[in-house]
Amino acid sequence: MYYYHVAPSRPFMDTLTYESEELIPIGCRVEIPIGKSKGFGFVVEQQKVKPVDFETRKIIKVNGEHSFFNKENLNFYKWVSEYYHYPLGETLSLIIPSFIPKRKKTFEDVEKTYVSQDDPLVDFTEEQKEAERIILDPHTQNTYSSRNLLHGVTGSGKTEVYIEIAKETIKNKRGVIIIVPEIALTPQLINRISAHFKGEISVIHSEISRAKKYETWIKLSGGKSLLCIGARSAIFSPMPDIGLIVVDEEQDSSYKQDDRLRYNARDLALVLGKQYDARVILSSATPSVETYHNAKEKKYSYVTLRNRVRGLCLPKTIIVDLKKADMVSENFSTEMVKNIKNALDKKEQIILYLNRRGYSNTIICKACGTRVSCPRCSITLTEHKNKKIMLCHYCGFERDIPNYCSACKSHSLYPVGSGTEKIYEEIETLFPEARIARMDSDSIKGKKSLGDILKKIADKKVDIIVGTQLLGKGHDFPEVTMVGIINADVTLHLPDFRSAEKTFHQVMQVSGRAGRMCQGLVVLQSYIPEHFAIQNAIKNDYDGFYSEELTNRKEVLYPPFVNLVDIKFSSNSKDISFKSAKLAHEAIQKIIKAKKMNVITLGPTPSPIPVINNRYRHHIVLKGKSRSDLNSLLKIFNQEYKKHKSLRLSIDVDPYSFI
DNA sequence: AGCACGCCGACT
DNA sequence: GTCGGCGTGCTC
Repeated sequence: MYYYHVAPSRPFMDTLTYESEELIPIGCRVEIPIGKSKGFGFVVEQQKVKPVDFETRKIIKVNGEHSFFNKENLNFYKWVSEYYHYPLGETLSLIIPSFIPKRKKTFEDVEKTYVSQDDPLVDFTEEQKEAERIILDPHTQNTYSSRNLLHGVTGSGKTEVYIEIAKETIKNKRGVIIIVPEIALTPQLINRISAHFKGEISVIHSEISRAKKYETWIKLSGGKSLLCIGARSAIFSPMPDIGLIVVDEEQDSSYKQDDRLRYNARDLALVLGKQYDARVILSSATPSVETYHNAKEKKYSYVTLRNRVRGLCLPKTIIVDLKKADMVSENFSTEMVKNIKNALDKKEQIILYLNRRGYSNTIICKACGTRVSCPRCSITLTEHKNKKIMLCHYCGFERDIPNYCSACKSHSLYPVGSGTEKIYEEIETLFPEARIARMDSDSIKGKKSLGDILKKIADKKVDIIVGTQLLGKGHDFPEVTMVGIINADVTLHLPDFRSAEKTFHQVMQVSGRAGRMCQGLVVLQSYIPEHFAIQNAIKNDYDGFYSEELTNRKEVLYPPFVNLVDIKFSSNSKDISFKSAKLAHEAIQKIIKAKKMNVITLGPTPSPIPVINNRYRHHIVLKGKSRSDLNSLLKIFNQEYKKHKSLRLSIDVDPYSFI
């Protein structure tokens, strides 16, 4: 008889021990009895001796014929589970494909990834050669693994540099993982990369079909594919050996998963690199404050590409102060309109950027001041005029657009806070002859539509592109010469310590879209153009922004000077949510005192949006210099804290959103 | 997460 | 008396 530690897909931190006459490898999915019911779990350890403290029950059956991970992979998954305080069994069932095809399939005939014989010759600049040399040189590297920040402006050829290093890695028969912020960016990366490689190139992200995901996973774990490309979840790729991990646009917040297992794939890349003694390349045109700080502290080697490959130059910028500007319409200044007209006359393409979806933020009654809000959340409803609805961006609640005020019955309702739909409407009125396309998450629902819009733009069937931050993410618009930033302040007022950084990144990124030609122009509208995030972005001064932001972070104690944890509580009873948070806070204080930990607590306070989907929300923020203190604090807390049945508790380590 | 156990109020 | 409310604790 064999005994197995199984991590069940249930919310408990410990594994359970079962018996079986079969020999089952680690990483197999098994069906098990749990209490009165049945469940699934993964085999994580084998044991020969019969446990003495309890009777073991029999494993019902092994699910499928393949193991999903080996011991080495498991070590990483265990680390993830412990660091993010998410149960191992649940962690595994989120990471690993849950669908197992009935039909048996062998993967013996699969061709292993290798560097293509007819590999195109890459014409490297001196700068790119130097970057490659630094990253590959063992003497410039840290002891256990090599961590690199590859910092280079858009168009400086970062991708070519890491493709070369990927080729080196694959020649040495070691695995490569490349992650990008958006699923939509994987096809273009595959296009660029596939000329260099033959054999299996694996793709992992949430839109891959379940059968395909299973197939990919088994190929990767069998060592049949050495190259894995994808979104954040590709970091869990079960390769037997890993030699290189690339995180493209490392500053992007979509590397952070914001529910259940709240991991950050950028941070995990560094952990994984250390475990496998693999190279890690964090690539960015505008690195995050944390990453840049680590590079400055010599924790990563800093590799920079200052010049654009095709000798392109930076755009000229015109700033419009909305406090005193002449306006042609609600959102367009005279200056903005003049320059749009100019570009249109020259038959050039224009991007108009505003980081807000929908038509308006909400509708307000001019008679009594009542705003249209969500009945389930403490937030206003966003007007989506095209779909003729008011929509809650948090719980999805929908209603019709009202024609009178629910409070005072007045008919004087006005939209406030413009979104991309409103910009579209205004620009249509101002330039009725122009061909306009909208590009935001509402207009590109469905797999094909993004490609369709991009093709239209490439074929010059569009003059003006109106869009949100999607525009800034990696897509090339070679014909665009002018970028209009309608309101740079949208992200600046969010209750978030990263709001200045987000604004800086966005202005830098979207401005970069105008820089493809030498006559590039950016017109930026703002109510606070003197703000350092905006000033440094238009001056293209990364260091200027970084040093000022770092001073602010130090003053108010935020990363990189402390590590954060956000503990989120929610319940359909306001009382239970608050009291639970208060009790939890007391328990945490007690642990901090007893263990003499260097941890500060803030709260409990209502969350920035106090009610979502009829659930009341509170949170506690922890700040600590030592990661291990925070980690052991949370471990003790998790074991001791008895939560109320109706309470939902979520621990967010290194949070990006406090909502 | 389920599911059972058990301790208290209220009701044919 | 006993039915059922839900708070508590366990699952190999």
